[in-house]
Amino acid sequence: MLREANKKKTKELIMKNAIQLFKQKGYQNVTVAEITTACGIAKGTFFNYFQKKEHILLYLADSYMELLHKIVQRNQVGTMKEQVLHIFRELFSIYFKQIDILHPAFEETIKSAIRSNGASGNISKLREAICYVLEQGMEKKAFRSKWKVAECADVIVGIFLNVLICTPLEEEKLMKKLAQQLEMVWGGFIHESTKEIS
Amino acid sequence: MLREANKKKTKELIMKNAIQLFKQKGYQNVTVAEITTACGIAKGTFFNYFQKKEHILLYLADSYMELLHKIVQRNQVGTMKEQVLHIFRELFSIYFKQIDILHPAFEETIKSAIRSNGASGNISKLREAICYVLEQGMEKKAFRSKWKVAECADVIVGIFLNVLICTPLEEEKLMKKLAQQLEMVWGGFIHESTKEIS
DNA sequence: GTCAAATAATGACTTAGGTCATTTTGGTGG
DNA sequence: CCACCAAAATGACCTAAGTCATTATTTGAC
Repeated sequence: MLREANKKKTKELIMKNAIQLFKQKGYQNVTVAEITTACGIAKGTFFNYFQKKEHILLYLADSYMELLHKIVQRNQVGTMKEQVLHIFRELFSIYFKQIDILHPAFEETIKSAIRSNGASGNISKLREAICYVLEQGMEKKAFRSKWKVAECADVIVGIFLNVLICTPLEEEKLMKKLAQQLEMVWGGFIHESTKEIS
Repeated sequence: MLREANKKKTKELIMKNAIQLFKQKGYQNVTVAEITTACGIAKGTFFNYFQKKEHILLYLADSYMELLHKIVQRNQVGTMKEQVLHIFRELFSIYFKQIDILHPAFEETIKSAIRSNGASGNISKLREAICYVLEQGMEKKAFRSKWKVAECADVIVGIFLNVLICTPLEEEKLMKKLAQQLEMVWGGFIHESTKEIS
């Protein structure tokens, strides 16, 4: 099937040139026409491969999220907290290497999550990865909780989103915040001696 | 100052007509030209008041967030958890009344938070409101925690964001999820009998 | 009231994303 | 090798956001 091969080649060609241009000029300053010219194809062809200009970012983010499986598999030592943190650390190290591209990609990822209500896309992949890690932990008796793993994963994803959305993008700061907030939810807010009053 | 008054009137005129059109046809299907025609002004005038079409959504979300102060003040009974939940319930009841408008507005709110790294905008207002509530609680000894209130507020905002981003938009489901996740972070993930192993 | 400076309104114009009818190309059967 | 069909490429075209030089309005000073 020559056709299939060509399609794959063209898609990769578009991705390659697009990423290069995004790195040079920033996502917002690159037009679809520029990308296609760089590829030596017609503008319309771009839209045979990506419905919207932004979809190229989702596709990119997707390809990085594929790495999650490897990250999760490779990393099965330490406490649950450490394992979760490790996943985030690995994600960030990818993120920060290409921050000029992945920052707009993050925006698109969230937009897409909102539109699908988190039912699909990268954020749900992240949630699933965390679920998997926690489940492994429960099986190995390294983690026990009165809550379902899916519910714990939800809270952890929330922490991740909030930190990414609301923290200046410096790797160390992000990791510190994440580590602390994980610590907080692991042990809970309430100080032992507290008595809630009505 | 006639000039000031006119500006205010024009801005309100634009908002009023824009909201009405958004309700009728949905944000995406309303053009700036339509809005200005409805207002009886020139298209260019719109951009004297809002830098981009989307900014009208931010302004709208902003005006709703102003209500936070009232909500927080009016509601100083119950446990901290209940008070926080109450804030969310009030926000949602506003949100759901105008969901077709506020959904795109929420997207813009997040985008803007990402760009300012959470330093300004509606999400930081929400965080501050929660901080305020928790601080009140600490003063009244209704809430004690080994964590700083700002850190607790961060986690709570994370829960809020994740739930709004990733849950199908039904008021009851959202509130249930929020209530549960607040419960979780209040008490912590870990079951007493758990021992973390290395 | 008149004039000049500051501010606001205007709409023709530019730009870029996205569409689609048409053309070209790859694949298949005779 | 040709004929034919399905799928992919094409680029003229359309639409809508956003710009900006020009025009109109408000204001304050005299």
